[in-house]
Amino acid sequence: MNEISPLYVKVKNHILAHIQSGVWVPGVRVPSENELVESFGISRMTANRALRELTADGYLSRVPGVGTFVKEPPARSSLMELRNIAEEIEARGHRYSSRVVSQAETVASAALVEEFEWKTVSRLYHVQMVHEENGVPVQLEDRFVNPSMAPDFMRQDFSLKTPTAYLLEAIPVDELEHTVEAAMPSASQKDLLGITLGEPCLVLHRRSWSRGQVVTVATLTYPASRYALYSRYKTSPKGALTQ
Amino acid sequence: MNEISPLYVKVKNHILAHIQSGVWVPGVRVPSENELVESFGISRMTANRALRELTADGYLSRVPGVGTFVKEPPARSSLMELRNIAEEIEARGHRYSSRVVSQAETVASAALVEEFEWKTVSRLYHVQMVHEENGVPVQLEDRFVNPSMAPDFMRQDFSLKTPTAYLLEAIPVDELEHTVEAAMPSASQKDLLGITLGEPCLVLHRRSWSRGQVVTVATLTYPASRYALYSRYKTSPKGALTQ
DNA sequence: AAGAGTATACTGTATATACAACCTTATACA
DNA sequence: TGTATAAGGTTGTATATACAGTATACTCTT
Repeated sequence: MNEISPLYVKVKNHILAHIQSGVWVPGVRVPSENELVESFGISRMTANRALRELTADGYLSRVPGVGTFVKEPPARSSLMELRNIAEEIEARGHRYSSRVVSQAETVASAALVEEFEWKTVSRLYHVQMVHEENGVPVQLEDRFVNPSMAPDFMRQDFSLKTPTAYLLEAIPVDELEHTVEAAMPSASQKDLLGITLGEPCLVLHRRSWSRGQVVTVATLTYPASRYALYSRYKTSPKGALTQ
Repeated sequence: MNEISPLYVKVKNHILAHIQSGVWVPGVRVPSENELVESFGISRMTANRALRELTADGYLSRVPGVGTFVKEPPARSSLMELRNIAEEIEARGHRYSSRVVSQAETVASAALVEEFEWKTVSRLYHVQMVHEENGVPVQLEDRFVNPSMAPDFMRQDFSLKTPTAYLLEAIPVDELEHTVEAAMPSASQKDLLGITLGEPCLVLHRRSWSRGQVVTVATLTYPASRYALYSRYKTSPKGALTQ
């Protein structure tokens, strides 16, 4: 909700907010270009750009001569949904515990500025913690958070509620990016996870967006011997069978 | 190159053709909006739309005051989709090659019978091959196929068409299962991929179903240094924006 | 009552124009 | 020589206008 954002972005956010809050459900007709022209006091080309880009992003579908409508979201399962590891472990009937290694405000490095897609940037919230299943470390979480998107992030106690759980509640995520690679852990990662020297790790790098802005960048490191990522889903119909 | 396609689409196709044919390599500057205006005899807004959409699709990157440039394609593969690695590599403007290590009919082991969910079983088709990008091995494919689902599988020449491409054409897949883990390669895997001793690998295990029957079980091994799996998508709507 | 024609609303595309912000380069000046 | 300024090219945004194509609703005619 930046004051200096372009007009077409304001229109996009206005429509997105109605969709994400559930006010406009799938199938509902959204304002036509001319109606947006009147209500926002903009030109038709600006309204057209907003609707056209939301259509390209899959939020809307347009029919010439009829109107623009909220699109039905397809059954989407993912290799990796945004799930809370604490619930995941407890769903297996195991004991979840965690240890916060560090929680501080930091200065963004050049690489992080790049990842956060910022022009001018200063601070970032940073949390590093270890998640354990039955007392054994299974995930090392290294997370940076955009302060302007989650101003209260640093006041949380992450031994009670994981950063994922907090962010899921606080901010509606509308886009996700995942990169998965294999890597040998660094010395400090090896120590924090309590693994032996030659053991490889699965590294899941995740970025999430809300309303076009990067909310958080997380690097999740799993010891290969203790974790694998799993997904199963139907391609054609609805029901997603992610487990 | 349809005659009746809109102007901005023609401009997009013109630029895409230069990128995909390798005439314009990553980093090269593409024509500015004003240059496109002159060479195509169009208005600047039309040129702007073409360049803006190609940028949104990840093909270009733009710098105000400087110009528009061909973007470096990331060496990563989609997690969600069933994609043909040959097309994937060629889409990056690189050279695809492959080597079939073995192609034979085998007797199913107990573990494979389990994976194929069979009660009574005898034979399986088996293919092992190496996929290369610019002559460097990037994926080791180890695939078993249900003969009753793809009876002509063994008569294919997989140096011409990958097993994935053949199966995609021959059989409609309606369910997918993925498991991703990190592992150290075996000695033979290490040799086939041409990697050094301590290098970990990303192992993607995939099963696909058609009409309730397992079609194929594939184990895809990627050297950690040469490949990462990637996915990006909107959470509420739309098909995956994977590239 | 049925069909044809018309009016209207909506999207899709294209142009011309304008201004702002940004970057590079050349020029003038101290 | 170093610095400030100006000029020009580049992208980003916004407007006003125009015309074409499509779907729906209405009216008139038969």
